[in-house]
Amino acid sequence: MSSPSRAGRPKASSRETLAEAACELFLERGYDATSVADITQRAGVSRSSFFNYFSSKSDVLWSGLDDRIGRAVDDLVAVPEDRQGGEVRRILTALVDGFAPDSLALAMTNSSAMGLDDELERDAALRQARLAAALADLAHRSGVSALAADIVAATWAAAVIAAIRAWAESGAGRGSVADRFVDAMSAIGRLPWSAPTS
Amino acid sequence: MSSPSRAGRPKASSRETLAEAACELFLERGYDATSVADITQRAGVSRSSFFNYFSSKSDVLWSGLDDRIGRAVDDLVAVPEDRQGGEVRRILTALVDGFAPDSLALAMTNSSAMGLDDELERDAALRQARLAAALADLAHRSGVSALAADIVAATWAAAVIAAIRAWAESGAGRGSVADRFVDAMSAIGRLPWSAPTS
DNA sequence: TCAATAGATGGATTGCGTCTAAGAATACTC
DNA sequence: GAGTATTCTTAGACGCAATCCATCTATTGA
Repeated sequence: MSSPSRAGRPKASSRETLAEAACELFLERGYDATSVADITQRAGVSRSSFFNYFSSKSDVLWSGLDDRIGRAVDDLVAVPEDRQGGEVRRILTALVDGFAPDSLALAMTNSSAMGLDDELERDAALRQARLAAALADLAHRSGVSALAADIVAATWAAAVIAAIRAWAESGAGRGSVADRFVDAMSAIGRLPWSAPTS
Repeated sequence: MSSPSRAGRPKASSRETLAEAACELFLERGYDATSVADITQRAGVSRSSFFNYFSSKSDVLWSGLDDRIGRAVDDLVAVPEDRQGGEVRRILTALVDGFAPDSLALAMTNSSAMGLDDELERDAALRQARLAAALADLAHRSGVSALAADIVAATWAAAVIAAIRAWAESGAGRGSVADRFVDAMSAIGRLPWSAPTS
């Protein structure tokens, strides 16, 4: 990305150092009981520096996924209106492909120990919504009504997030997120969509 | 609910008074630029009292929907596993039936003026997720896999939120939220679910 | 008159996230 | 080497949301 030796003061603390300290504390005391000051103190840096690496406390857990969602959103807005069929699947597959977030998986599997159940649910919903918004915009540009676009986009976005959750809860060892996403996509075709209607 | 004249000091400020003051200020200065202190000052009460009526600043806009979602969640957990087909539709229809949230509709139609675009998206996602969690739990109890349950639940929850959004954006005058929800439910049956798969 | 109840209030506290001015460590140039 | 631009760190202050508590005020009913 950047030259190994550029001008200026070298970075003293890395994202990894901070994330590691944060996860330790989350496990020890729980998420809410851990302040940003606690994290930076353990990492040996000042509180101010934390926000040079993460935009918020929860970002420690979610930055990996946020980067991937950001790229997917960029890709989605660039899709031409007439060719969204295969493109969406390709972009979402690229999103999950090779994804293995240490911090997030740790948090998901230890969510109750970290007192994170509510927090994770909340934060996951935000990511799902961000992805869904981009998907809905694409569907809407393709001529789908706003109402239908919101709904179908929510389904696809949920497939991504549900795949990550299923992967994390299965131990994060067996299979990849991409495998789970394939399961999710095939599940969409088999679901009883008429159930609530009947 | 409570007797019209019970013991104790009567309420000096109502939710409506506070909500009205809040919406005025949101329109004048924007949501972020309006502090809770500003709202209570205009309403003529102390800042402390605000949290006797609303649990948070955004709750001013969402308390109406939150109440309805809360009731729907209660109903959903009480549904027996073997009879979820018609029950889900009934409960979700009851959720939207007669819903006409002044504050929320105002905020949605004036979201850009209030500087609320991001905020509304965020908050709507949280409500959608709360509803989706209850729906997924029910589906899961009925034998659907966790992965598939998350996905189908997200679709139904999105139908509710999308119906509200569509209703608000159409001027909030023509038709009811329930009408839009009927549209949403029928849209689910007509959507090209195989699109991302092909 | 006197409790009991329900609400209102001021004030303190915690913690997040933002911002700014100052300082420290590095590379590049002469 | 001396100076300079660049990049990062840091201390400190700020505004605000939200919680908590002790105290005060208004009402009902005995």
